[in-house]
Amino acid sequence: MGRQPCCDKVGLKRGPWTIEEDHKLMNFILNNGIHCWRMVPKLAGLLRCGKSCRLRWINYLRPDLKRGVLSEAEEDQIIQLHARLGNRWSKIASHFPGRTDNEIKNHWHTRIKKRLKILGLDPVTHTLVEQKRKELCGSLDVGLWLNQETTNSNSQSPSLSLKDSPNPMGESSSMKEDSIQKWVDSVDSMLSWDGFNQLEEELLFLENLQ
DNA sequence: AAATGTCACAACCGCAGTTCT
DNA sequence: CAGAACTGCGGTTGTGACATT
Repeated sequence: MGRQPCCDKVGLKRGPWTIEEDHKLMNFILNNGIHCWRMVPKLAGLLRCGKSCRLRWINYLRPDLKRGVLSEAEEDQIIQLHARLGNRWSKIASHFPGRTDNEIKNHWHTRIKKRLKILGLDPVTHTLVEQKRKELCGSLDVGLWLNQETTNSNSQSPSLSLKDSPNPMGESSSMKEDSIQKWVDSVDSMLSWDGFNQLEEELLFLENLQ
């Protein structure tokens, strides 16, 4: 019943492909096309399993492959797609003709994840991590304080902490903290790569509310 | 110059969904 | 319809190249 096994794995070669193996596989597929991966290694004279041949062809030998490093624009697009699709690398790769899912997956793990971490974003959820959230709260305090400084023409020395700072607007510090927390939460819920670039606009929006 | 650490990428493994007998 | 094989996908590992100590 059923079909024959894909490969018995006995006597099959593993590890990196040699140039001769590449030539054999490429010549066979270019001359015959792909009908059944299980038969490919036998007919091409390779001691590999069909799965290995398929992977080698898709990730390395395909003539339409686009080699070379991904551009920053491509990286940004990957981040946006990842925020939408998650780890569905093949879906993400389908937006980049000539790129493979393996290539994009590798690039994500080696470069983009680091880039996001540096910016204080969680690579999985694409939201701000706690430390960055605190940093931004701190910078927001400075922004609010400087704004107050300009509106009141007051020459007091600025304070970096909202809790410790005077309150010239007559608003309780807990209320202000609450509004900041709401802002941070709203950023968390909407933040994507684009969203991070909109932080300045969010700050202006908050300032206008006062 | 040697040892060690880090990075980038190719390849393998296991699983799930699909196809075939 | 059941069960086995096939295919494709995502996670993980292995390894060579390069950088740092």
